[in-house]
Amino acid sequence: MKIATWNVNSLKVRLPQVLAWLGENSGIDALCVQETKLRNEVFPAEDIRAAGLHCAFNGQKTYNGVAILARRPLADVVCDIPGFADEQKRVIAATMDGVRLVNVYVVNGQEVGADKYAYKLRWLAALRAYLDNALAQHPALAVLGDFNIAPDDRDVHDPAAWAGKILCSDAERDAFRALLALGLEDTFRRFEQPEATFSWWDYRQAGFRRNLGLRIDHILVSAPLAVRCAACAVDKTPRGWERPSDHAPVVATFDAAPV
DNA sequence: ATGGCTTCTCGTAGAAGA
Repeated sequence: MKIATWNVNSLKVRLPQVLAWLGENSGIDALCVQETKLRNEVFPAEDIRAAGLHCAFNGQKTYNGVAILARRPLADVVCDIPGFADEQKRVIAATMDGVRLVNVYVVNGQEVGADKYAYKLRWLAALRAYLDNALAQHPALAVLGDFNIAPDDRDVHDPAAWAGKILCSDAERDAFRALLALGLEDTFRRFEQPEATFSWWDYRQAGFRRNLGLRIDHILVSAPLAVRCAACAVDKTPRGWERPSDHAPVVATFDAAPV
């Protein structure tokens, strides 16, 4: 089984790339996308179904928005963080093949100390409580998405320049570690990885060509899935395509479930 | 560098992203 996450920065613009990528990567069973920026009424569900995929989506106009595209049916779809008052559409969860998929688009935060930064930390605390409960209900649980946090300095092209800045501040990294402390593992760090592997590059300054990036898109899994995890890697290919998203997809591979 | 680039909007400039 393979699962993936990709911040597409507008599904309206990127749908052809998403379908092309899934066509070229037929082994991927479920893809979580973020920043769809589409109201549910205009979500391209028919185009996705025409490509032989199932989908579940939770969106709004202009900002945010998340969706799951899957080879097989999605069950028990839950939108948002139940009990947490939030207008912004940042979470959708569903079960495929017995695996609970939680797709998250974590708040960016804009700048350390800003109102949006306080919202980010409050939002992460609510996510932690939600995942604590979800882990109790679903032994095989994966949290995939754009976390907008570079967990440590290995995940930053220029740690000195980013020290203490948004996406890298201590409070954000503490919040990320608090998610892991629930019993989740960062699949990427289970394996040897090339140095300077990132999942996002700024559109400006030829960031991708110069590999000026951050690793902020993650796939975290519960212990029963972690022991089955065989690989995790960033696929930089679509970032090099014409008119790309600023993020690249991340893919985690799992051995079949033991019987 | 308060920059750069890309996306969105009852657009044509400003906000937001990261």
